[in-house]
Amino acid sequence: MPPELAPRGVDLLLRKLLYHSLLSTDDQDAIAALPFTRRRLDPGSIIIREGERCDICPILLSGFAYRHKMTGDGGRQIVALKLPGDPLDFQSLYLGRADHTVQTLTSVELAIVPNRELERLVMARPSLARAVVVDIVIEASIGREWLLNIGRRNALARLAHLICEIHHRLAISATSLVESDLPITQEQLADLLGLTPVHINRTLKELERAGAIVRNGRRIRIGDLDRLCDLADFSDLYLHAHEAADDRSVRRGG
Amino acid sequence: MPPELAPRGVDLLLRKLLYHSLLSTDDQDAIAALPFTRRRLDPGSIIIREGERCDICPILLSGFAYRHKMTGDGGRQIVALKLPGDPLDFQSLYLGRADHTVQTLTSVELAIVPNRELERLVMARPSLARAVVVDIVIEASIGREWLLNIGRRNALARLAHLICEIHHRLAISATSLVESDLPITQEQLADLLGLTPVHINRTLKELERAGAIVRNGRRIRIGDLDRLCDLADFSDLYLHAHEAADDRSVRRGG
DNA sequence: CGCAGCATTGACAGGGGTCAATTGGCGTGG
DNA sequence: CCACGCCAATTGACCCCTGTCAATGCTGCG
Repeated sequence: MPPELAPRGVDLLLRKLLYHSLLSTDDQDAIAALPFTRRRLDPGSIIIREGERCDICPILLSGFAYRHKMTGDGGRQIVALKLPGDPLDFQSLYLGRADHTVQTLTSVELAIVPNRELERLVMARPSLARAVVVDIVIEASIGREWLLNIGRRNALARLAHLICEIHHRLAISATSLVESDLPITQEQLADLLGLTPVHINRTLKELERAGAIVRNGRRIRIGDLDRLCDLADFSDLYLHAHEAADDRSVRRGG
Repeated sequence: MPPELAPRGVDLLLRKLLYHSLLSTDDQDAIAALPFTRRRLDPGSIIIREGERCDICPILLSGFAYRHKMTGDGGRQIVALKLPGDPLDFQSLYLGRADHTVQTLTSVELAIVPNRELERLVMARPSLARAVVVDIVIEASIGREWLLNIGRRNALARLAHLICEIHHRLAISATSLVESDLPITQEQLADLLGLTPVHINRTLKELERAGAIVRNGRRIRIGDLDRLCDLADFSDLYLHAHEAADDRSVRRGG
């Protein structure tokens, strides 16, 4: 089992925040000292329900999760995908009622930190408060790219783009999963991309024919990343993956 | 000329922030004392360019603006619409490079606050820091609703939904504009909704036939708000318009 | 009064949706 | 170890919503 599947605690959160923000060892210790409870959940479990208040901050230690919304007539759209290491709902530190539902996609392991504790921490440490907001604005940036993706790209590019994004994001906080299969059904891909399951199926076949992905039964994996990025019109600017590094060079006067 | 078109300074920002957050008169004075320069811009002016750094915080005093992104082959998607009173880019307080372009839609008047000043303010006043982040997460929430709108609603509902949203948002910070015409071309509506100008035209005609909107030449205005909300499957939960009020009653123990 | 840009319209095409039947994978229980 | 059942995946036929292209009309402005 890769280390990401058996994390020591909120360390994964630490790793994710560190990737985007510069934190002192003191800050890092403060995060590592956060009290939390661990919980396992089955696929499809609802973690936060639309319209309700939420006073805990769940952090994804292993497995995938997502935010989704539904139209009045039952259409479902996944509006954010959460990977190992991702905090699931920093937003509830700032807003009372959830405007969407958060649900597990695979079986997951969570670290649950009380909002109260997290609030205490960010009140005391401005650099951590900043790291939390950086995580929030990067998620917003990803949402904007999804708008472009769903609004202006055809099914092939849309699907390729999503797979590229997952690959790049796993490379940040769950490196050992980068080469593994996607644990996502075609129906979930459809909800992620604003398409239908049937059309996802046709498009997966096309991506396979193009050599961009490899499939084996229900398993999907990247075959040729360059080809995939090419088909997807993919640029990783919106992931802001190198923000912290940029900051470092700026502060050095580079 | 309605008062929103001739504001006294950053007061509109104040009004917007106050709507969502509880601020002491002390905080309010601090905002009112922010140094800023005023600038007028023509329609189509670029305020922030994708990929560049930004060290100012523009606040929209009058007029409309938007964020947009483009695909490699020229497809354009507007990913956020900004109305009078809206801060245009709090995000640049937290991220180095803009992941999108910010541009004026109409002729606008801006109040430009140096990020440095804003940073000083929010460092000194946690309640203002919080108000800034609340604005950021509400914009993110709007983005998620747009994902649902573009991903899962047909052209008629999509367009109706956008018009409903503009109406509700104007009611927050630019009340005098609620009853006025929309200053948006059909091409811009297309970029907002992931459709083509031609189809926007057909859909506007359909909305008019349904009695939901009234058109006069290039002018569009709401005819029957209830009908429009109905066609749009609209619920205002995602605007978090009553957060502050909710908080108040919670703190009162209500 | 003429231009430029936006709006409108029609004909046509195609991407993606819908429906329905079939196949295949896989966990469960006998 | 096999049979069963369930759910995901696959496939084909068909259709419709929306895109595309191109011509024409309108409107505000210099």
